[in-house]
Amino acid sequence: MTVTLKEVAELAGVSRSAVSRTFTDGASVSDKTRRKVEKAATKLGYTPNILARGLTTRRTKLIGLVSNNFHNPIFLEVFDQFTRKLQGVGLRPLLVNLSDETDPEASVRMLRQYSVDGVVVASSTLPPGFSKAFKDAGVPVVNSFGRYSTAPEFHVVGIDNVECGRMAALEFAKRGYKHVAFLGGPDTATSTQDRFKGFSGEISQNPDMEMTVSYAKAYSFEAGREEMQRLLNIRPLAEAYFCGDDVLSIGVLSAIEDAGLNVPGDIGIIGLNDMEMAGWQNINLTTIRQPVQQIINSSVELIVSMLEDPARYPEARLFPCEVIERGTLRPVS
Amino acid sequence: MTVTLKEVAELAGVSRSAVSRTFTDGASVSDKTRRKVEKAATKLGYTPNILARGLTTRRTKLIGLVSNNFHNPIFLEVFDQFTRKLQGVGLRPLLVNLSDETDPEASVRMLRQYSVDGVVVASSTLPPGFSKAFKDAGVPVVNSFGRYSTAPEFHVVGIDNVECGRMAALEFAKRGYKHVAFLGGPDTATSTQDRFKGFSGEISQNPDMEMTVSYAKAYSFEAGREEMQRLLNIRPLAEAYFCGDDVLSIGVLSAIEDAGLNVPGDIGIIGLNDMEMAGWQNINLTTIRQPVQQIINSSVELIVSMLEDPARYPEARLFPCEVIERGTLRPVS
DNA sequence: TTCCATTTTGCAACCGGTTGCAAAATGGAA
DNA sequence: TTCCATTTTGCAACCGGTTGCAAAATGGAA
Repeated sequence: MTVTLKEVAELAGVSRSAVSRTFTDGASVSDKTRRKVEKAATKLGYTPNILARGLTTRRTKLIGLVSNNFHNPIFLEVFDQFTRKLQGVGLRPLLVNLSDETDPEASVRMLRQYSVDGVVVASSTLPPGFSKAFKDAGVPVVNSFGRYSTAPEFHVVGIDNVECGRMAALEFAKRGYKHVAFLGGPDTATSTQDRFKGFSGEISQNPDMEMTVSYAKAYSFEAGREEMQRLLNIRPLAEAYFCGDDVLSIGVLSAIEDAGLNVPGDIGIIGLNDMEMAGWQNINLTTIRQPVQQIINSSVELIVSMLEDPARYPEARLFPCEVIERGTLRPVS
Repeated sequence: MTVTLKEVAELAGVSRSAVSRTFTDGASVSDKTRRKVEKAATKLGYTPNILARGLTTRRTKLIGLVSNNFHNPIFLEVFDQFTRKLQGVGLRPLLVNLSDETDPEASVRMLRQYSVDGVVVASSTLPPGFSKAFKDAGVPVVNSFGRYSTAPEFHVVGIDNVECGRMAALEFAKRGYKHVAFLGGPDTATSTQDRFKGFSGEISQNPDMEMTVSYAKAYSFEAGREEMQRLLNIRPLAEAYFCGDDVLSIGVLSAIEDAGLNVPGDIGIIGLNDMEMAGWQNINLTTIRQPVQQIINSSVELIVSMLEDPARYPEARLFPCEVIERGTLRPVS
């Protein structure tokens, strides 16, 4: 069925080594035998078995792409970018959906069984111990969208969530909002915690501003809507809400709309991510843009460099965010 | 670094075969040696290398998950379900993003290099020749969300798009719409063609109904919005539109809203898919539900059965759709 | 033509597993 | 205890590749 090295060697009248060598870069083969081999190979439709090769080279070109965010639309963009970039450098993503199992050990074991060359953990909600487990197992790992640390134990690529919180606060101050609110994602997520830290820190600098705080159960439409519905029953209402992320913001917007209130007239909203939907004209969400593409480019770059140097010193790479002004905050006065 | 069979055998004081046998189901090992092996294995943290095993067993448990729909939110649900179900039966998805390369041969070659056990082609827009290429290469393939055929050359699991078109038409008739429109996805997609066939066929049965037809450039928000903006400049307007899918419908809704018209008061809309967003309260789209979960369950079931019997006779599995009534069509009078 | 440095080649062992087969071990029955 | 059918075990070959090493081939220079 599937044609092997041996058959090509026989047809070309050379040794198996010769065939192997014409298919490995930089190996020593004369033009003459290379031509013979190539001719035989194309005739038989031969293509080397990467997994068999991997047995001796210890390179499978397989990268574990691990995530638990299969419900947030931004992750479709993330998967799109990751698969493209990885394919672009000849790597293949083995997708792992962590929504079911929470045991990091099981994933580590599984991915080692497949001798992946490296792992990308793409999540802002997984505990840091998760990426650590790969590192401890000797598997190159980069944690994308993870928490920044000044002494990272493994590679982290993402944004400075503390700074993002600060940006939201400054944006509110600039527009003269006095009573503002932090409406975070789940308070167990490090991203939520960091954003809160930056936000509250900045607000507390401002003696004439006050802040209320609450958390939605997830980074999701339903959770945002639910939490906002609850908040709408409590007076006084805040003038502006910094929401956990865009999809949560959209849930919040829908609750506000149902309550007959107007955005940005009655209430201001700022999200985070700038996913595609945020720009849809019927949503038109003012938000803080997370540079997904740069984060992913950089993550792939890092994982590639770790293939060459697995002991590469862990690094935290942070990308700046920017406010994308659309229609859910009142103008700067 | 990574511990192998041999080391376990040495520690346990048995042959390599014995170790291998304790890790393969149904192999003949006495309880005594099994215990010895297991003890040694856990002590060393041994776990068999699936890829090395695959060399002789010809089973890698790798499944190519091939798609080109990385921009339609419904596919996040699709990827979520597929990865879960595959993991559930011990298979691992190797994700292939076809957005860049269009050459089926390249993908076939690549996936054969990784000796995948099978391939799921998840797309309603890829040409049928694509799945065929895998079949011809001897790789078990199922085409999910593909076009139904009475004489399928490979396994197809999906919906009857002709019937869906008919359902939309009947729904319009039931609600007394007279001038209706088909606003399809790209007219090169077989799904679009089939839906048109069913829709127009049913409308033509109804002498007092008339129909206009147009196509958006893609199954996307922007394409739907753009096409609707164009249509809004042409009089007379249709009373109700059957849109290519949900995300396209949302674009259409946003164009209508911008034009100051009301849904369902001025214009009725019905979509297709029933993706999560369709149920969001600020969208509340009446749509035809495609049973994604059943389609995926069935696809995984089929691929599993093909692993046992690769020559399994090709089958087309169709799942019924149903209208989900929300707020974008006027009530039945 | 001879010599020698350099390039190319094939052999054989290896990567980490599985498996058919023959030999060894086991465990009742007589 | 002996015998024999059944179960368990290890050897050795294999899956489809790569690679170090020594031998063979090549190709100038003298």
